[in-house]
Amino acid sequence: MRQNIDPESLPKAYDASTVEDDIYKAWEASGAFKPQGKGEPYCIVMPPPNRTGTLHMGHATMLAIEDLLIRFHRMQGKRARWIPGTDHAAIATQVKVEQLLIKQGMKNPREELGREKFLEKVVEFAEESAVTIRNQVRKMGSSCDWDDEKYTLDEHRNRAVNEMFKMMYEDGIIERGYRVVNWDPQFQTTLSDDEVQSKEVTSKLLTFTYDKDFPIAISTTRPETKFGDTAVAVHPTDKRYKKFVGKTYEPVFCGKKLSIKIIADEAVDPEFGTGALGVTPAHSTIDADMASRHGLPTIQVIDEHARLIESEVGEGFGGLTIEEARKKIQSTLESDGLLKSVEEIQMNLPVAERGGAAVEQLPMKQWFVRVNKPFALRQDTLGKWKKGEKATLKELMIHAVESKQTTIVPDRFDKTYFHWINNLRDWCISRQIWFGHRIPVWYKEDEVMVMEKSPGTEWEQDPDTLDTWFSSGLWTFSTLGWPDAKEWRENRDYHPTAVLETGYDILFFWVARMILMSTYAIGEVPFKDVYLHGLVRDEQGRKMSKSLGNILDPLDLIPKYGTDAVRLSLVMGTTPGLDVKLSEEKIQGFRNFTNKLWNISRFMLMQIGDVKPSKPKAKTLADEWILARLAEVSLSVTKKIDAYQFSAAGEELRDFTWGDLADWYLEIAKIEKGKEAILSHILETLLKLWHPFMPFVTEYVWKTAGFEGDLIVAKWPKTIDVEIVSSFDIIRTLVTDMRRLRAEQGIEPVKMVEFAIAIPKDVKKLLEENIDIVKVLTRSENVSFVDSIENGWASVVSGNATIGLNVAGSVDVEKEREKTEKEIEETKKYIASLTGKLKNKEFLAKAPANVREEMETKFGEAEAKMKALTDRLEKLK
RNA sequence: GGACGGCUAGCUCAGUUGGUUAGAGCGUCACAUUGACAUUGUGAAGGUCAGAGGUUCGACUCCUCUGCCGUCCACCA
Repeated sequence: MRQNIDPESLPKAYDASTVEDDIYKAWEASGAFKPQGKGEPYCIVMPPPNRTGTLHMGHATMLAIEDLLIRFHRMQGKRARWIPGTDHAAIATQVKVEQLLIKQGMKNPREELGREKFLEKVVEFAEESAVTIRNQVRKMGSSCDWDDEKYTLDEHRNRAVNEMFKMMYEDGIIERGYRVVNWDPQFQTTLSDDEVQSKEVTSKLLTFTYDKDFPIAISTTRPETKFGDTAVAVHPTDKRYKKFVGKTYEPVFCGKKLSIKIIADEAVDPEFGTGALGVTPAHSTIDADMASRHGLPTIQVIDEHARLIESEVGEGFGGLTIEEARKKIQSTLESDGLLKSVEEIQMNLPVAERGGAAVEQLPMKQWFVRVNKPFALRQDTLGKWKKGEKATLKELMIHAVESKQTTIVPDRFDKTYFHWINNLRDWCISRQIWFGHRIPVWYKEDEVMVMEKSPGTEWEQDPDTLDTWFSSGLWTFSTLGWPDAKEWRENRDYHPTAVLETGYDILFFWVARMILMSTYAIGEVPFKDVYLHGLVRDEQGRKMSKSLGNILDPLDLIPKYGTDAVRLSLVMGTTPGLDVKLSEEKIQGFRNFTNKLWNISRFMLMQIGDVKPSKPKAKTLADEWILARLAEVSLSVTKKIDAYQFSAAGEELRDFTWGDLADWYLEIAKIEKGKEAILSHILETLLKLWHPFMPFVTEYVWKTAGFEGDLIVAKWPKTIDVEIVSSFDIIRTLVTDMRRLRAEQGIEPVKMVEFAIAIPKDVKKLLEENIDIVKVLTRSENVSFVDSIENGWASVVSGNATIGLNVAGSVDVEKEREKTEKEIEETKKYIASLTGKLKNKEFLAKAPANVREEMETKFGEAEAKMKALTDRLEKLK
């Protein structure tokens, strides 16, 4: 679709806001976002943004990188498939809606509305969020296939969840059990270990005995739980308490008779407090572990509302809140003379990630995924286990990464991953919230059935839902049709997906669980690579948050600077796994670059006229140089993107575009004519190389120029290894020097034109005659280039000249002499260091040959330079 | 308590198997500018690569220790 626009009439500044939406629409309509052809599959499943509102900079980073990868691989002829989607985010969304409803005046929305009505509200909100998110993802230029969009809570994903639950239940790795779990009293639900965070608080550490007759004092910051103590534990080697171990006491603690066994356990630190620990199996996972080792009973004393249970505590304590109970116990102990000491200590209080309420540990009947239990594998797995052999989920998760079937970038996160897995406990997957996948389990008195639909009227479904990560764990293969046999077979070759690109903050939450689910269910890893990007922070390195008011919103920035600039600012100057500091200034810099590229293109189009078929032939040295550089850069950029070095790739491209092409070659092209084919070729290649980074401006120029088809599906440049014509770089030095000469010392360009024309043979002589002081370093006399120089710009004809010119004027002899002397000193030092090295026998013996050669070359250069400098100094005197 | 990361120019950061005068962008300063681009060009100044040891012919790069900043995990009841 040649647009036949006169390049001269194109606006001088690129205005992203007027073109991006149309370009996106055209791409989408053309079907370019769908996998095409028969190439190698390349699949990325988008980490689904939570349907809790809008996207932030983290999402923008994710989209920029994934789109870069997808476009890059699509242009290389692969069947690039990028599956978009959103996450219902269970608790997060429910909490959000609940808070909204409270803001609107409801006191207790769930009670007032009931399950069905409340869920309607949540679904409505989630739908609205999805619409917003889709638009934002589009705004970022994401080339994902919208017909392929998935939702973690849609009908198909629900089937996958149910199927997975059923399989795991049958294999005995999903189990219902009465165990100590994290309980959020505010939202009345269990939480996984990952949803619990810690907050540093000052707390009172009480040291006391249960009653007068009890022989051992214990310390605690949670006296209210002590009604549930069933043991006191000491370290096995602790001599102070050895005589008590094994005995059972029945002290009366604050009005309740306890039964306390004295046990010895390695987990006790004899140095802390009194060296004795009151064991509360119901309200501490550590104590619960200890209790199971010693066969101790569990007595729950705190209920789901974080109040003391009347029947299990001393008289007058029932129904008290934790705070109230704590105070009352302290005063009771004090008046009974049992309190030994009260100490203020710093400790970490577990709080809920959402809502921030203090998390209680309570024993409850919940569903768990057992990570340490061996089960018979359903298929050959990870090339290590055969079908029917036994393994644990932990073993699968470890082997996936250890065997490098999944590679984490950057690799230092391997360690973190292994550490996390090794300390992983069984995963509590049931949640007492309403929004999510309902647990597919039905009860009839003592009978339990796992199935999707009701087995009969007398059966009742488990009221709970599943942890949101249970469904997102299936994301790579549930989006590809699993468990539907036919659909899965059709999409099979997209799995394992190519790469999972996400923030390092959810390595555990999500990445590990995807590996768990995928290796378990289908025996292969979910993705070949994991690329972890850093978190986006403000310019001072702080987290972006509403309270700090330092949030940069992609939706504000895009209209202002253009999507391409925003994308570049998130990709450039970043390293995987390291946080990114972002400022508007940085984005502005890339907006400037977008404009530079626009003007480069505009200028090239003016030179070219109509775009030419891409068969460039170098006629001059400059042509050879720029084409060689272009080939070199193409190869290098390709390699770097393949190695996930996006920033380095972008920087190299920018340096080439700005530093080599715009500042040099295009200037030369103003003088040397007949470069249409080469310019056309360079523009075409350049647009392709930039396209994954800045899709909009490149596509816009592509169309404007009249290149065939759409850039989004154009073929990635061929990459070949080339040798650079280095003499051009030396000529660059020459020209730079001449320009400086002219600028600083007012020497007329006419003289330069004269000598330039006089080159090849007598260059040295002429220069010396026409300019006061000239030093010419010539390594080869075979010089034949430069036909004219205008206004300081050299035009170069041909040949493989290797000439270095160091030109100096003579306006201020004194100053020039000082400068030369200084330079001589520095060069002397340099030569000395090189000499030392070259005479060093050990260096000669041990250094590799290429290093030695390089040193010798440098030595030669340095000596020549030295000679030139001393010559110059001589003249200056 | 355990682990990980950062410390390189005024600022933001590169520096991929150790190779010898350490790079970029922004900022600063000087100069240029009828030119595709003032969203420009040329150049300059600016670094004991956090500190101390060690390995090596050679260390920003590898090892040990220390300091400061940050993150994660586990938590002592």
